[in-house]
Amino acid sequence: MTQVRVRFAPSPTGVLHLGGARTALFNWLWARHTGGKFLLRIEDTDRERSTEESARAIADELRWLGLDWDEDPVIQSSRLPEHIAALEKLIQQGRVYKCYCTPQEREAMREQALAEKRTVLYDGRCDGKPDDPTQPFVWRFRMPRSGETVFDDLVMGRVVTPNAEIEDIVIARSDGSPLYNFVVVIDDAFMGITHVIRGKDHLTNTPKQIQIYQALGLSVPQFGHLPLILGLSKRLRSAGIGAYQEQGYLRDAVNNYIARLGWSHGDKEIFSQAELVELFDLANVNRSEGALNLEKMEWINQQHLQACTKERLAELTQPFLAQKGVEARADARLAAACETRRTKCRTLVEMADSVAFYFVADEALTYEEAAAAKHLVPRVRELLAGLGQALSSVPDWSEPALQAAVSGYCDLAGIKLKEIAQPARVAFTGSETGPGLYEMMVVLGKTSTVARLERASRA
RNA sequence: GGCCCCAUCGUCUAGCGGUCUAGGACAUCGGCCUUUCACGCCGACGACACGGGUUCGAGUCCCGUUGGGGUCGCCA
Repeated sequence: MTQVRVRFAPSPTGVLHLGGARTALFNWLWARHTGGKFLLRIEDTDRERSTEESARAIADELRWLGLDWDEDPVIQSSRLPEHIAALEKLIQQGRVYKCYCTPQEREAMREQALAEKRTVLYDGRCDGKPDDPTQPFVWRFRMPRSGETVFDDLVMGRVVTPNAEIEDIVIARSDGSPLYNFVVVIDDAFMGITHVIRGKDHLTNTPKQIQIYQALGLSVPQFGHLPLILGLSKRLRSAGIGAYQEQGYLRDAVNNYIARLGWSHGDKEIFSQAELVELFDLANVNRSEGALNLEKMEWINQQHLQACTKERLAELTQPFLAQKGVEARADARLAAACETRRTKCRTLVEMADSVAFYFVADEALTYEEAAAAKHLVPRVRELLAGLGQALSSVPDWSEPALQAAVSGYCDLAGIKLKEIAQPARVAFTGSETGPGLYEMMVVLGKTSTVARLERASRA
């Protein structure tokens, strides 16, 4: 069997949204799984809407997802000479004809078809008309009038379309510029694409394209049409992958989630990128469309967060801290800080929020009003002062030693741990929630621990 | 409206004729753990859209109905 060659072919008219990312991912996975090539083609033949900025943004987002391509991207607009040559071949073969119909004529055809409850199709009235050099025209590709076009879709199964339902499509505008359904065929053939994996919105284009492949004498690739993602609100629909990155999602989590939407491997939910490559198979892609569930995506992100080493966690969290204006290096201390919060966070934004308290100056820590009012009451403040003193003489600043020191202090003061645990937490974090007491003190260090207790005692 | 595709818990899904009184995950609701919040663990709730066939036997195959989606551009 020849090597698999697949492509992702976005039009550079915006950012890479979730649906496009999933199409790219499935192509990439199929290439990596089979040892094939994953290629990129920028479909910028719509000059009105395409921008280089968008092409760059999409490339950046693909890179962030780890979906690397194997050859230089093909810029579709640069292939115009080849497209024109192919058109000329079809002209010579007599496979295309000039259509002089006006928009009004086409609209009238459409309305009549609707009124008669027929398929809206161009009726071929210009086929065979004599040339009229005074009128503008478009080139139409003549489809077979009978028979059917059949292909076995890798995802949808056998798709049969009666040829009478396939319209004679316009393949070149009146200015001579070629159109999508035509150039996509030429370029896929040129790039040696073996499997066209794309959104299901292209399903009805496929028989048209197959007819063009055949007319041009090109070998027809295999097709796989992915069900679309439902339930995307307008906001979600326009959100690019960059938005998920900013919200603190991990690249592997995003890939895991969108892969799992429409594809599965038994009951397995969490996949690393490597596992995805190993286990992905087009045969296990669902035919039915799925809806987005952000809560599950957060959960998956959390699972991936759990799987990170603490050093990696520190690296990932550091930029999010910087964005909050918290100065912290991705060093062992940040790693230790993240470790105390890892099970609590679903995103890196949450992680940054929840470890920030470690890195503010002791005197600059702000207390949540309700927490301070509830816990930093006069009697408790005395206890905190005493605890601070007791801890200042702990020689071995480790969790077991701290645990012993705290419970020793509780015995001495005749109180239960419960009575002082929450107040101490408020003293350390400014809030009622936070890491375990002893692990937190270890990361905070003796100086800050004592200073924060002392400060809380006089708050 | 024509054509095409799809149809299992609220959501993502397992299921590829008998092992299904339908399994897992998210969410929800209980409980355990516990110095907080979580994590983890245990449990509850909850689905084969409907109607006909085929078959000894159907969530699994066929047909119809209903519902959802796509498409019908001198966009891609």
